[in-house]
Amino acid sequence: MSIKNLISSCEKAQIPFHGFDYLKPEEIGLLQKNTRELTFKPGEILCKQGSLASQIIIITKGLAKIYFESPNSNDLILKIISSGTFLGLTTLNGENTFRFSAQCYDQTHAHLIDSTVFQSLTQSNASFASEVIKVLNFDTAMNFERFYSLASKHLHGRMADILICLSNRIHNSHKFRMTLSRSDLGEITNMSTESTIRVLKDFKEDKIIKLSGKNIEILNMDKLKHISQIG
Amino acid sequence: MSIKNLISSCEKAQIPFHGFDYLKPEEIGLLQKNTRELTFKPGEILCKQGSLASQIIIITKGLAKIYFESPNSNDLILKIISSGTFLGLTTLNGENTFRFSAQCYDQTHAHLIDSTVFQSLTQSNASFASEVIKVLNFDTAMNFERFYSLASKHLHGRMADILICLSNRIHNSHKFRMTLSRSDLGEITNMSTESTIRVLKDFKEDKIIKLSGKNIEILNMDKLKHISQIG
DNA sequence: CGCGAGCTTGACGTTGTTCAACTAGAGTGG
DNA sequence: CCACTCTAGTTGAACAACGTCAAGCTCGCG
Repeated sequence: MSIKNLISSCEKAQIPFHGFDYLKPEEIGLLQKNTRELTFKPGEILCKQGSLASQIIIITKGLAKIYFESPNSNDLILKIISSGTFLGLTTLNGENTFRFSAQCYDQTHAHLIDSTVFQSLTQSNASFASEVIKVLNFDTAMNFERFYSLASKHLHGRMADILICLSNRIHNSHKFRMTLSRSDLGEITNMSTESTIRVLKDFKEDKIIKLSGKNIEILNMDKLKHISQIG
Repeated sequence: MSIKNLISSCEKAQIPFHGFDYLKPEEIGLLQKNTRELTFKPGEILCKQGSLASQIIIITKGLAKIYFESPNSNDLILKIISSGTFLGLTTLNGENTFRFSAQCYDQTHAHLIDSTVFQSLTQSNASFASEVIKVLNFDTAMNFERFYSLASKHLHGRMADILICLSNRIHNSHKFRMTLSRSDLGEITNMSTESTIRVLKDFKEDKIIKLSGKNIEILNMDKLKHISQIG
């Protein structure tokens, strides 16, 4: 795998990761030797909560969910991720166990970097480490947004949030084909499948979205953003 | 202010911060010149959402809340913080605006470090940066726990969580004096004041806690943890 | 043509909020 | 020392939000 390849794949990140730009030639060599490129099929597990995090995973294509597994109640989806996302950064320098699981919705391409190597880079190259801090901070901010959405907003506000996210952050278009089932959507917005359907129906009747099977089009983004704001 | 002072104050952190141990003498000098020690009164604002984050704040004593302000609905408390907590790390290397506010419950002591200086240390000293990454990752894990609690659990589970947190993480005792009002508690657990009171009453009737005015004692921690788990 | 998974709908129960009223204790001023 | 007020705490009843359950529907596929 070429380092160029990895660098360009990271530019599609929610926030671009420029850490690789600061590596010295020998560090790049080390990285190349310890990086693998893999493809995951829909439904496959990228990482499993509780397992040893021996690799940093960088998604370069596809769609997946990060979620908390709980023995007593439903899983909670922490985040929907796509191209450019780093998985496992939170296991650096501390407890090296994944605190969440990740599963693919779509076929997903990923680069896997040996976490010991990645960690050694953060400990020897301050510029690299600074870029990692940048990504972590961006993630934290996004987590807080989602936290706020799920904890404080009602059904319609939460659904508006996820539709806006899918449109802006994942598909980059007001019109897209949903790979997610109603039940998936419900899991993401932390509501029952039935509620998911009822809310989508409301949005449809209010001419905010257009639904035809799996295809969805956002007709009135302003109204959707308003609903997101009032909760 | 002595650097010794700062180091020892950070050992009480939820996770100890060892970054200062890795600084060279001239870096310590730089830090000393750019650190101030302040005391905040109850109710005072430590940092304000939207304002420029020109300083990293390290709490050395006291109790405060970090919260999201929303124009349209209630504030959402992201975290309760006490001695050892870093505030403003999430503004490093990226957007330097506070994405949340923090307000004191108690009298609170804090060290304020110029964030430009702090940031320059992360960019020049990889060991220091690595320790910052460690703290950020620990924070993220804690955020997820709370995220899960608020998004998925019912009233009783959420109250159990916060009581366990106050007991274990803040007061280090099963018996403590609450500085928080019922309404504060409700804000933290994201429920109405009335619900707060009803849940506490239930716990009291089930002999899980003992309440006398502001003093609270956890009588049956096992049962409380069980309630936390089943949600 | 029939089967099954995902989708949809309505009825009903649970959870938690809101509102309004009431209580207790802590100042405060005469 | 006693009303007077103010705030935090408490209680019950009405109401809204949402999940659950059960039934029916649709569409692709063998």
